[in-house]
Parts: sequence; C-alpha cells; structure tokens
Amino acid sequence: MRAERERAGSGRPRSRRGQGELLRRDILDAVNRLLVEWGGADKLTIRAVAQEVGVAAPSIYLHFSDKAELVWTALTDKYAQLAELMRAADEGAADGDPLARLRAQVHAYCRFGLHNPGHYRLMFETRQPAVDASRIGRHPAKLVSGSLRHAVTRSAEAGCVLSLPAEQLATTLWAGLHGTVSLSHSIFSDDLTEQLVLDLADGLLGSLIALPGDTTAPRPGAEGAVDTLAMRRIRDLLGTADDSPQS
Amino acid sequence: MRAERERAGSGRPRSRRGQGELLRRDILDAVNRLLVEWGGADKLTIRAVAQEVGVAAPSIYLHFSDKAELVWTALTDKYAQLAELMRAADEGAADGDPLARLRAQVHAYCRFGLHNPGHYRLMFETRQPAVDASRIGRHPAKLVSGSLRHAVTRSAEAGCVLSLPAEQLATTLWAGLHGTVSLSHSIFSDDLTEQLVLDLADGLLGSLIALPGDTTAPRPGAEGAVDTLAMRRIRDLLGTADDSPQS
DNA sequence: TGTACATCAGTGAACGCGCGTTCACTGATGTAC
DNA sequence: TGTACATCAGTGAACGCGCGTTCACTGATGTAC
Repeated sequence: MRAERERAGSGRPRSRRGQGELLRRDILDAVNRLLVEWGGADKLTIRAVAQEVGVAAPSIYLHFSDKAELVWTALTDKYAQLAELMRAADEGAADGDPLARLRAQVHAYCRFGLHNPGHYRLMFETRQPAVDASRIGRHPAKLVSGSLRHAVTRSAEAGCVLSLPAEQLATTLWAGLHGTVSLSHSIFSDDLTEQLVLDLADGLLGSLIALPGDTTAPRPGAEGAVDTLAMRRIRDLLGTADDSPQS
Repeated sequence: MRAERERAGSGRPRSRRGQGELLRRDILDAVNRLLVEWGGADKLTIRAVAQEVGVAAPSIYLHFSDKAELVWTALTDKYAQLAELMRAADEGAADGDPLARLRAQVHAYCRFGLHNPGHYRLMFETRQPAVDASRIGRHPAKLVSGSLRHAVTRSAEAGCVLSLPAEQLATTLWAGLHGTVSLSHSIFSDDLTEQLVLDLADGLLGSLIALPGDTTAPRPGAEGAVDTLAMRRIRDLLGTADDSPQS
C-alpha cells in the first residue's frame, strides 16, 4: 500500500531541516565514486550523479550552479588530497635521507595516478574550462611541481648530484612521472602493474639525481634498474623488436 | 534564378561517375583540418565533418560504416605519419653519430605532438575503442617505442653510456617526452614554447644517455641544461617557490 | 545517332536518445502567536 | 497547548539542443541496344 521508497534508484531519505548541506557532500562523494568506477569522465552526467546519490537531477542545482562548478569542486578536493598524500609520504620517509623523501613523494604521485584514473585524466590531461575564467590565478596542478622541486632542492643542498638544474630537474621528473601514468592509462590499458610503474619511476629518478657518494657515471643495472622479470613484461607489452624502422 | 550552389556551407561539387572515392579523401582531410583547428576531439561530430567537406551528413556513411571507423582511419594515417617523421629525422641526422640520430627522433616526436594537439590527444591519451575489438593485435602507438629503442640500442652499441638497460631507457624516454607534450597541452595551455619543450627533451636525453668519452658523473649545467632565460620562463609558469609544503 | 535504363553520388527529413537546465510545485517541519 | 504560516529540501515534467544513424529519394551520367 505504501508506494514510497521505491523511487529513484536508491531513495535517499530527505535531510532534516537545516541539514541541507549534507546533500552537498553526498553529491561530491557520488562524483568521486563514479570517476573511480568508470576510470573516465565521459559518462559523468548530472543525471548519473543524481541517480548515484538517489535524488532527482534538479536537486544538484540546489548546491552547484552548473556542471562545471560541480566537477571543478570535486577536482579541487582531489588536488588537495594529492598534495596531502605527497606531503605525508615526504614526512613519513627517513628524516636524514632527502633522496628517500623525494622517492616517497614520487611513489605517492604514481600510486595516486594509478588508483584514480578518472580523476587523474581530468586533473592533468584536460584543459579545465572552469579554471580559466575562475578567480584562481595558478593552476592547482602546479602544486605537484612545487612539492617535487622542494624535495629536489633539499637533496641538492644535502650534496646529491643532479643531472640538471634543480627546477628543470623537477619539471622533467614531473613530466616523466605524468607520462608514465598517462601511458599506463591509455596505450597500456592498465596492463602495467603498480610495481612496474614504481620501478620505472625509480629508474628515472636514479638517472636524474644520485646520492653524494655515488659519483660514478650513470650506472647500468644499478638500483634504479627494473629487474629482469619486470623488464620482460615491458618487452611483451611493447611487442617484438623486429618492427623498428630499418637502420 | 538558379538557386543551386548556395547549399550546405561550401557546396562541394558532386564527383564524376566512378570518382566516388574522392569524397573519402576529402572527408579524412576535413577530419585532420578540424582536429588541428580545434586542438581536441570534443566537437568532432559527423555533422561538423560533413559541413567542413561541404556535403550532407549521411554522405559520410557512403565511405565509413560509423564514426569510430572514421576516426580510427584518420588516426591510423597519423600514426604512420609520425613513424615516418621519426624515421626521416633519424635518417637525416649525421650518419656516424648515433646520439644525434636519437636526438633527431626525439625532436621529431616533440614537434609532432606540439603541432598536432588534437591528434596527439586521441592517439596517446584516450583508450581508442576501435582498436580493442579490431583485428590489430598491437597498438600502433607502440611503434614509437620501437623506433626509440632501435636508436637507443644503436647508441649503446656505439659505446654510449646508458643510465638504464636499453629497453627500460627507451620506455622511460618515451614516457618523459609524452609527459612533456601532454602537460604542455593541458596544464601549461600551450604556454610552453617549442624551444622550451625541445630543451626539456634534450635535458632528459642527456640525463639518460651520454657520449662514450663523457664518463663524468651527471653534469649540472652541461649541454642538456636549459639556458637561464628559458629556465626563468619555466619558473614563471610554475609560480613562486613559496607555496611548497613546509619542512 | 537516338533512347531507355541501370547505376552512381549524394540528399532531406526524420528517428530516438541523452544531455544540461528551468520552473512551478509539494509536502514535511519548525516557529510565532 | 493549539494552530496558522513561512521556510526548507527536494521533485516531476518539460524545454531546446545536438548527437549518430537510417531510409526512401533524386537527379546526373554512362552504357546497351
């Protein structure tokens, strides 16, 4: 006889008076869940978000003026989360070893990218229209570079040998990590394991910056090198060597 | 009195009998023009392509079974074009200098990415649905890695010092170049000049692989380093150093 | 040389769909008197 | 304590739009006789 509660998918109960802001968090949580679940933003529609929350589509507009504001709010949270992950990783590493702290940041970045493909694409691969006209002057993604640069500078001050000027090195490192994560999402269709991505990151890091004592030339097969099993896996993913251009 | 020719935008004249295939090339050319013009694929619709050609939308289906086939055909051409650019650059460089040839390939890749942002995104940043179910086993993007690997191996055989095993190095190099191009399209909104991107690429290359004679440790400020002016530009783009995490 | 016809290149109108967004509304709930 | 009312949280239906795609068609052109 009571036909309520069977409406709109999950049927979120109406908030109590004065608790309207609860829906706002529910909506942002739903956006995050959908981005993780789908690994992309193609299907991220107002209607899909509303359904995930268990609410009618127009209810979204009670808390966000349009879709761009909704997405940008979710991304802003995620930029902050990445920055915090990198900061925590840095802090958690051995205090006296600046290279270990840099490496911890690098790993945190890669893990974040691998575990949040949907967010990652929006954060680093698309020009967000919201940010252009927004009051924000600097793109929050650049916090990543700032965080890496800080760790690189610290390492340099501790006597580490850099293959490039600190700021260029930090930029190159960021670009390399981004490229690895990005290719793992697209060309490699997530075939790259997390360990493999981290090994590639370590190899890059080892090529750009070295411990004070280690003044030998670039070291083939040093700690930065991926082990044979992982390397074989890369070779499989890339295909045989025959199809390169002729000499 | 004659009201013809004022129809459908540009009013492409109907092909002569037996010349129907001409439209196919016109369509692919239009796709390429639109991707270059817009720097992305969001607005690449069947209707937009038809209008660019000067033809009615259903005419597209005379030559392509659906949109995915159209886009994938255009991309396949472009993958081949990139491979050819890299091959030609390799061949055009000094014959006896394997590092110069590798560097020429690297520059060709970066230039291609910078000049074809719309194609580049589709080619390397999105999982192409067409290729999954297609008869093609290997993703054509992996030709890039094959081409780089070949040049790296050649350099190693000529006595160059590698910071990583050849295949890992080639993969790392590719990822680094991709990351640089990708970030220049998204976060940096094309603010990175071509020269700056090439300088970053040179810096990466110099950190991964060195000439036989050059057995010193990683060389700060060596030929791979971006000059001060360009470096200042990067610093400007990334913002001040103050907003890094504490400690 | 003239004509009927098959074929070819391409079109106009419409289909069903999902999208972002708007608008007038509803019903529960707290508050003023 | 009872009741009228303002407010709040949220909804149902609809809007206009652009999309990929289909279908029956048209008119020019080459060919067979």
